[in-house]
Amino acid sequence: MTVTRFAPSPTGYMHIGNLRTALYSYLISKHDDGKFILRIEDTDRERLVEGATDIIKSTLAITGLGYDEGPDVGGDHGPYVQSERKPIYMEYAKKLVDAGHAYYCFCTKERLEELHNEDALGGYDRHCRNLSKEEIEKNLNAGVPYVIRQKMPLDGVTTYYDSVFGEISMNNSELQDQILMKADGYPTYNFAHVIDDYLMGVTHVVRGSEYLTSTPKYVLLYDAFGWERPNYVHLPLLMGKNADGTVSKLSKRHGAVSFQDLIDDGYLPEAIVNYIALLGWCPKNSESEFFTLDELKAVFTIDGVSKSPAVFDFEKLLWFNGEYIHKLDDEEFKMLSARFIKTEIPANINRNKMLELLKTRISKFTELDEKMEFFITLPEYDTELFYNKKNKIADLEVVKTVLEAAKETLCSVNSFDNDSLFAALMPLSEKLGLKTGAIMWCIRIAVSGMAATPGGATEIMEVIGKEESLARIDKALAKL
RNA sequence: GGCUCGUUGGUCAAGCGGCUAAGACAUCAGCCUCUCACGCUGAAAACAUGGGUUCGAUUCCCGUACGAGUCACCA
Repeated sequence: MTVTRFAPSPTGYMHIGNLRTALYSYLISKHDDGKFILRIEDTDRERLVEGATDIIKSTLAITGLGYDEGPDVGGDHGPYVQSERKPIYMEYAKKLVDAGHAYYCFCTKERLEELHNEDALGGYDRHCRNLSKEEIEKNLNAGVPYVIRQKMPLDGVTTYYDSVFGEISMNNSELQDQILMKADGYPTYNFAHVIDDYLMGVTHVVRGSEYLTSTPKYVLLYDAFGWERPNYVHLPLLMGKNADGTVSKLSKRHGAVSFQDLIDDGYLPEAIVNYIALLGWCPKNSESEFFTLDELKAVFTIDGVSKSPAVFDFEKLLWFNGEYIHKLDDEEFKMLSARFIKTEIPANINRNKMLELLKTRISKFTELDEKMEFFITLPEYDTELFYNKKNKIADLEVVKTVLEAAKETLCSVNSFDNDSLFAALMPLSEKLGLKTGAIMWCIRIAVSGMAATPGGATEIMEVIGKEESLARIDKALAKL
């Protein structure tokens, strides 16, 4: 059975690249009806951020990435929070020491810093690699702080196979004797994730490609324990475009890059998921780019994952979001809008009708307030606006005639809905010898004060009501 | 700097030795229309580079350039 996991550190917000890793990891297991595990990697006690785990959980819940095992869900391989598994790691580390694959290191931080100063990229000099048994015992008994390091082979080559990148080989001489257990008794990521992945039965390790070159060290750990290596699936990085045109790893300076930022900015979770699914992965022979999570489960395969980094394109996300919003049914749209509309809406406004007009004309919910403004207050505008080449309106006297006739007609219209209004106004066209477009243009400008509006003249009047419509026409007349 | 990986239009990308090199976003033009949006139609726009291999390379190999990642008691 395919078992994957998402193993974030609770160090802050849910980065969009992280979410994509979670998505792919989820999809890989679910494509095979496998299991998806959530594991919290909180071994760095200094970087812990309170509430971060809740953000992770709620993001997975909102996006629909349900996990079969994890904290608060349980499972046969718990606990699923690394800090609660602390004793396990030391036990395995000692096994490694006994087997000669790891060793105690008593070097002080100061000494390591000095090493660093001499050669910034040199790494550890393996000073404690060959301490005598007696010396180790002595230090241990004296309570000298220690770490446990992995004993790397000094020569040879380590090779592993990655499902996306293929065969990766590293000279063992490149590998540092990395720290497995820290002085505070907690394991490092390098050690903990290997132990946990093995113990939890993870078959596919899915993570960002920043781990591509450290994986040989992990593979060596599996080998040392005599465990079967998992499948590795390294994902291409997500990049952001910088102001100067260059790209770099997607980060805060590229804008809203946490899931919560995007939600707050008016994006729909479905649209976000759909878009990031396509960033670094492409379906085999598919004509559509639209996928629900269930559809993704069905079509997602590792061989569609790309090797090259992908630039996060807010424009395209915005387009996706617009498409998702337009497809919402009216009730849903109204509900979701309510969360974003900050403007007080006066009684004369037909809220439902207004939202209907806006729905197909926004790409994200935060555009709502600005776009609805003119319904509520007539903007200041210049009579210049009435001129219109296409409708051959080059004379304000014509506008005046139209508005006066419209006013008269509108006074006697009782049901101010789009169809009635349109029916009532149509005859003016013949009466005044003008095209419908010309009539409506004049009215729309008068009633909106804007060159471009969501909806036409009659729709706008339906939204703002009879009294306000007539008042706005009067105001226009006064300008002419 | 060493090591590892990558490189198809502005962006996401298909392609897996022979094609007029798909498609989507963005851009531009036209149509539709009560303005806008939607929709429809069309346009412009790409195989980083030099060598091989081959009858034939975007596709395979090597070099170069460029980019990214990594070299922590962070993950």
